[in-house]
Amino acid sequence: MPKPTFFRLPDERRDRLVEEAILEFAERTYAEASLSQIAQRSRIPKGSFYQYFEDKLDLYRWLLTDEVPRRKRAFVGDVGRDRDFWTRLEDTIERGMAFLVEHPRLARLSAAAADPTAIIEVRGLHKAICEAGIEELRSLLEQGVASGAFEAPDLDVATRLVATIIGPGLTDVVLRELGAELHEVLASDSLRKRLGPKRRRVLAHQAVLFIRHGLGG
Amino acid sequence: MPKPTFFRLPDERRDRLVEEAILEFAERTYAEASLSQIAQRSRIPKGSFYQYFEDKLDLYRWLLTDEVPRRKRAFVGDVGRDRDFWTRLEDTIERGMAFLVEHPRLARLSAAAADPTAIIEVRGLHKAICEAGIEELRSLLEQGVASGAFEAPDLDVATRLVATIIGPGLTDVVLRELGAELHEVLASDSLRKRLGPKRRRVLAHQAVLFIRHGLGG
DNA sequence: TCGGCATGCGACCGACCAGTCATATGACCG
DNA sequence: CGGTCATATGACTGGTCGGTCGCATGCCGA
Repeated sequence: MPKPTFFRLPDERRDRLVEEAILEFAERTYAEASLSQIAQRSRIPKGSFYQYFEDKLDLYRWLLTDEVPRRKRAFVGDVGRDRDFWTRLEDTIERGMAFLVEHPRLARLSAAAADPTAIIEVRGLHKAICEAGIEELRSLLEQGVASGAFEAPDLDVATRLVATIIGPGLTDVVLRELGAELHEVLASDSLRKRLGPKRRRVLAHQAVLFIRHGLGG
Repeated sequence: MPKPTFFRLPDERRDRLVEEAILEFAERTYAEASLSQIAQRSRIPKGSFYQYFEDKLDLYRWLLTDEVPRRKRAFVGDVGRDRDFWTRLEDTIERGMAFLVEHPRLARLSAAAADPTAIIEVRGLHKAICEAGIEELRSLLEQGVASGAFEAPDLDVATRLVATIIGPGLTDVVLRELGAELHEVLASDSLRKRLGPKRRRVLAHQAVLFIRHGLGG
């Protein structure tokens, strides 16, 4: 958690630091990311940085568990609880793609929880985030079963397979759709024009069809 | 590519270096991995290492494009071409799980191509390996379509979704099945006892059912 | 006006890294 | 024997890193 001083900072200064940190951690792995770079680019002396955060991990953890999820929720909004299960799944997927296209760097950080690393604290952090995501998806799927949308002999296995489809799988598909590398996308602020709402709906629908009926549908 | 000197090395010395390199690159990201560690653990002076390889990347590339695939092919063997498409897919998946269980470190290196990194040369290498894998899977799926096993409106999208299922998705499922973290698995030489051929067949079958019929099957 | 406290700051520290280089070794040849 | 060539070796270089420390600054209430 950031130190109290951080929250007392002038907005402009704090924002500069946060944006540069998001940029750095989106473009590089935790291990590759450099505090010195973040400090330099946000024009905040390293000594000052340590007035705001305990250390590199403290900043990274705050971004992954607080700042990024907050912004993601704000963007994605609530997927209506009143709808049919398959529609909700499709909405979830469409919103996920929208987030990726409109806020690529936040989306990348959001996905960073799947990154491998030898640093044990980071691994623990990543694992906790992954498990939370799995749990959320699992509860959605449980409601799907309850509503009779489908049956699953092993909901754990099903959850994990669906999770990889709507996570890395769809990211892969979207990047191919955009005809761009992840790092090109990260450098761009918005790819609205190249993957608008209509096309996203089509892709989301295809994905749901695949999850629902597989290849043989 | 390794320098000629490398191939003239006494087997024992060469093997020691290769094994320690595989261990290091399996447990750590390319950026995290340390040549100094590899050298120290394989009791080969750093100066000598540079007689065998151009640099760190040269070693990593050789492992990922030559040594590991060679060992993987040797282990996995050929999946019979004469069989039914769905059977071949199931075999492919079962062999993949077997490889993961019997040679966790090689399997991890094999999957490292999906790791993100800011190092441009490594990104190029990883991308090339990923594309080759996608291409291979795509040609399998093409045969599936040709044989009438299924239809796919967009084979590119289908290929990528199937790839993430049988890649990260199944790894995830297997780890859960083993009740272990990836790093615990890497430390173990063989998990034969905890995920034998019979159980692997069951899981592979489930996975194929999911790919074939989705959740709604 | 003064003193104290939160904050700003950048030079600095020790650790580690990838990669180099000068020197040493020893097998083979004339 | 002397000479050459492939190879072995580890101290060393230059650089980056995360993190610290001691001093400077400026706002506060008294």
